[in-house]
Amino acid sequence: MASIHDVAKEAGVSVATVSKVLNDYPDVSDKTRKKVNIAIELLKYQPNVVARGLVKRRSWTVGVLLTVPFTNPFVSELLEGIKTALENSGYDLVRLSTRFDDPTYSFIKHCRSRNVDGVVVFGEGRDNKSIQELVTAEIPTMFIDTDLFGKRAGYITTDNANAIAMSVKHLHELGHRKIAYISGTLGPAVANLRLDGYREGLRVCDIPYSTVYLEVCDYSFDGGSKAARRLLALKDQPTGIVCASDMSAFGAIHEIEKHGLRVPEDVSVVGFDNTYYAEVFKPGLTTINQNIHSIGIKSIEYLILMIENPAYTPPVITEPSNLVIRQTTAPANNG
Amino acid sequence: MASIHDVAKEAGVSVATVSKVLNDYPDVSDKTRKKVNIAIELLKYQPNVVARGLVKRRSWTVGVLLTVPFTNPFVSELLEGIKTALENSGYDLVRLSTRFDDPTYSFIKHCRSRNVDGVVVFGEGRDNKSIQELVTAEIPTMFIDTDLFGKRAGYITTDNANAIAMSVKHLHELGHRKIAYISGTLGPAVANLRLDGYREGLRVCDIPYSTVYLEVCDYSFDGGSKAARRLLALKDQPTGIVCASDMSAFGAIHEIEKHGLRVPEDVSVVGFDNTYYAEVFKPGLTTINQNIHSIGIKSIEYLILMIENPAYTPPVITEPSNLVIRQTTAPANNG
DNA sequence: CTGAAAGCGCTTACAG
DNA sequence: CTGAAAGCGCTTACAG
Repeated sequence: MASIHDVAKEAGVSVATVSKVLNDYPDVSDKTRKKVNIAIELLKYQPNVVARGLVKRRSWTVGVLLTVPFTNPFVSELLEGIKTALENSGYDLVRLSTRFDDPTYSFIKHCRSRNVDGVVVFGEGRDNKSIQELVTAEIPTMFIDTDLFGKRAGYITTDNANAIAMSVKHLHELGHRKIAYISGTLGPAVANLRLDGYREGLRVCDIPYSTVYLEVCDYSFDGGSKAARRLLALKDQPTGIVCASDMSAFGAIHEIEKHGLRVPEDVSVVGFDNTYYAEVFKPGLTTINQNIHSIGIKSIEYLILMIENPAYTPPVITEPSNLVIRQTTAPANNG
Repeated sequence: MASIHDVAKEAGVSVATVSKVLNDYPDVSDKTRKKVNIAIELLKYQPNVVARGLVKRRSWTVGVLLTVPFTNPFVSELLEGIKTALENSGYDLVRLSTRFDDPTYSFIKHCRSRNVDGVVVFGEGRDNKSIQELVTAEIPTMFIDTDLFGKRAGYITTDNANAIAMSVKHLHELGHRKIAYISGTLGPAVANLRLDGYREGLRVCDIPYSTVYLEVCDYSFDGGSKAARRLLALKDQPTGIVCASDMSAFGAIHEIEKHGLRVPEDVSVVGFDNTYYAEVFKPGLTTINQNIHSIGIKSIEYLILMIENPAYTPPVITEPSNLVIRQTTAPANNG
């Protein structure tokens, strides 16, 4: 690999001059600039970002803290958005190999050691100590779905509450009055906000809230299936079920059909996420579409703004969502 | 951030000595070692990998060339394996933001500029020029599913041919004789090998090969669906269909049911991939399980071996697969 | 056993 | 407009 010294020698100038050409300094004569560029071309020279980073105390690298499995469809789409935003930014993505099981491991030290310019965090609870340190250390950070922010840390999430309220209203408009909710595990902001949305939706529709129609599971197919089983066992079965994920909705549908009922004729079901399969499988799942791709893109765009402008105020963003109506919701069967 | 100089000053020794402690050199007295370690502790010092990398011409970083969408389920699982293997290796993963649309872009230069120690490639055709350069440049590389290898480049893939042959034999054992194959787009090694496997399977089962029963699509739900429609339009409908992906199998099943036929009573269907949904959805899909996770792990393990031992001969690996029998295959309806 | 010095590949005041 | 020198945070012969 040719270094800046090789280029300097080839062009017959100093390395300082080569550096100036590389960095588009104006105080270089056209003649010299040309000589240098020819040498660069000739030697197929490419500046070493690592060396440059050492002196600039930058790395043109964005770290990602992601312990959630890559197989999680939300993660996949998020990464797709992140990738898109990164593509022409000059930054590369580094997945930090974290070791939270090792008590001596420090995520911040890791970031500093790698010189990452900023970090995107998804799927860590706000109780994760490393995460807290991140905001006090004032390393540029974008939190996705983790309700944390600070002087150098922004927060972006979906309008969870509003989304679920929309689903409830949709069922209400179809004549449903017995509307159940299969929540995800409560605790994380995302789950709590969605539950709020369920209650708010009912309130707006003048339907009393009852915990009888509230089930909690882990967002999975099996979880949704079991939750639906319990709901169907009620003497007063719900006619509509709102779910906190597409997977739990798929599980619920499976269970409903196992009980000899039909979706949507007997029971309507609404999902959450609008994953690929919601569209592809039949019947198409009525569900909330989160702009995950957009969340991924924005998290990077804002992160880069923060990185490149120390005075930039980190954003707190609630990304809108929308209800995609397909074939799993229909007018209520009986009043 | 404390630097090695701060530690040296704090401990009252030279930076050279601190460096020796850091790198476990034996020629340091216990007393000095202790002083240094205390200073490190005190200052919460963490060596800067980037600076170290500059002198060692290493980065403890593995680059990944991945232009296939993250939403591709194969990619997700692959990354999960890669992540697992990386977790305690001391290496971090860098996704290089490639720009193949830019004619001046060079993937190798990018790798060199970032100082990555090795790279994992998935989803690029062997005709990609950047890829070819990679093997001639002798940068440690593991190719996944791309049939390329060299002095410093290994290749790992699933036993594609054998896998499809297994599916054919499975159907044959169930009494099927009219066995169709819905292939993925031909050209890439993976698709070609699977087609070879179909023909080999038929041969072993003494069933004549006919292009009438061969359909080609793009691995998608829609593609599988359309391919199945054409097969069902034949006067001599197949009773068993082998597919090159789970998604095309799902599409085929959907089409079969739309024709008023039942799976598996009327037509048996076999998928390929054993994605999450193959297990979760009902009826469970009989399919080929690829050890994608294992492929991800091995690609990293071998890559690191290659990186850390210049004499290591890059491996060419065919990872075994296995048939997972669920509910979409059954004895043939009629002889 | 310890440390001064050179060097990895860059950038940036600063002097000329 | 150009270049010598110092420095980013490390490592590694080498001398003592």
